[in-house]
Amino acid sequence: MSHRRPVVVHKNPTIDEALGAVKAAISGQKTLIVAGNCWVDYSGRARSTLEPGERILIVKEDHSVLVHRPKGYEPVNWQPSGCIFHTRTKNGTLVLRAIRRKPRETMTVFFDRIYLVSVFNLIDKGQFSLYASEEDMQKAILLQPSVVEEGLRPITYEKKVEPGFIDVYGIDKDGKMVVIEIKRRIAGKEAALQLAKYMESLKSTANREVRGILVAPQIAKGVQSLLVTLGLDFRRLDPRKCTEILREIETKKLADFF
Amino acid sequence: MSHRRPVVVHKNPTIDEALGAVKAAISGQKTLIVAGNCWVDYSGRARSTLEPGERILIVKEDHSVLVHRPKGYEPVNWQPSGCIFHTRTKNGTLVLRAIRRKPRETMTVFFDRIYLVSVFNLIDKGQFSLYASEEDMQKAILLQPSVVEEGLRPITYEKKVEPGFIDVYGIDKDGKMVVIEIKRRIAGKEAALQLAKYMESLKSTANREVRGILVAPQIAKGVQSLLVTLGLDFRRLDPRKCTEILREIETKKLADFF
DNA sequence: GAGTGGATTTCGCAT
DNA sequence: ATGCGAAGTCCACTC
Repeated sequence: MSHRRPVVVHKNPTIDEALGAVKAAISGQKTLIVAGNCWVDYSGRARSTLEPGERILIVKEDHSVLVHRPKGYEPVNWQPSGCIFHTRTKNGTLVLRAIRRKPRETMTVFFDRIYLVSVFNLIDKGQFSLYASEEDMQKAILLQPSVVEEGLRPITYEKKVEPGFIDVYGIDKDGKMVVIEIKRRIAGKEAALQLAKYMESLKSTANREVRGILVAPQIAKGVQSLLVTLGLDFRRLDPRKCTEILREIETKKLADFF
Repeated sequence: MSHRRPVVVHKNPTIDEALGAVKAAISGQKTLIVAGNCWVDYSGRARSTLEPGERILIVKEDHSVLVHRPKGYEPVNWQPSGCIFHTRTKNGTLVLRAIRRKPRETMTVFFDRIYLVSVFNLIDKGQFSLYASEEDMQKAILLQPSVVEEGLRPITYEKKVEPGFIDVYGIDKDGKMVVIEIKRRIAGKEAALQLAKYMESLKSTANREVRGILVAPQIAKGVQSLLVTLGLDFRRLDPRKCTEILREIETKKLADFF
């Protein structure tokens, strides 16, 4: 039985050697890493140039491309998945052009010195799970409305009104209409203004009083007075608390099932 | 004279070999790439888990970290620059923990198989230049206001009013006050609403009539009617056209100088 | 240190 | 295909 070869490495290859490896990696849908001295042009929605320097180029199997400088979390140049590639050598430089359609964008990388070309055949079926998103907060509020206030009864969520979508919409313990705007981070003035818009829209449509509640882990400095002006309530809620609630409910469900 | 060594490669290293290289790379502020089978936990503003699979880990010299799956433009897990690292082996796995302060966030990567460790000493002084940003559009309008309309005279830019900052503020050929909102992409309803806010704010402050002009390459589908409702003008302007204008002006400046 | 807005944002979901 | 809003958004800039 043949052994799987998850990696091929070319150290300090010639430009032609590198070209062969790059072409093979791209056509074979492998993950490619090239390290060396390069410069980059990009043209599409905007335009950019990057002067020569030593960087890491990554081409993934879905044909997304990244150029990473030795500093910074973000790539300096990139293309999203689905690119079409043209690779060639010219005057002793390796030229890699990644073209995206829709929108039409072109990124061209020129390497004149290459320290390393590695090609990987990576198998990755592992699942990624993220907790404490705004969606988790919404779920927690719908399943356990008392985290917002006692007596709250949600009616719908993602309700469409003119300016957009209301996160949660319901009735409070006194039968008043309630609009809830959820933020998973510190809520700024824009959150308050957005909520006010929804309230006005509902008020004019339903023609009766509406309460607005901003639910977030915190509100920004000047927003307290804005809330008062707009007649909005604020309810502090930690997104991580929401994942706990969801987990508890899930556990209870399982317990009830058995 | 000793030759510079921009790259060190360990192919299919033992876990202990890998640990040594990783520690050396991190403490020496090098760029590190590790390819292998790993799983990842993250906890901080949110929380996430990533099940085992084959991925690429990158630690940069500024101590930012990226975990890249074989697909997708974005890293599945990451930490921004300035992290503090703890690396060790446990039960035959390499454990790398990257901790960020402010906000406190922890990402932990576990490798049980490692195909490649490479360490790079990259030198990158090249400058990156981006053209056709919103800032370029603003500059072009300020330097050549006729791209918006004949007779426009800009007074200030980034003018502070209550709801935020007005991109450009000036006087039109009839002496009317003009507020300009710039978008480098298709302008949606939010751009129109924002502009309307600025207009209202100025109107109430200055106590005279104000025109609002939305400048963008295009407006979204339903926004035309919203513009009419709010009494706003729209002026089509391509960001790339703006970089051309800036280039022309720059050229003319040079010509005038000599 | 916090707030505000832009980004070649990307991505996903709903229309 | 288009529109709309979230994101562990990050980042730069201002106050």
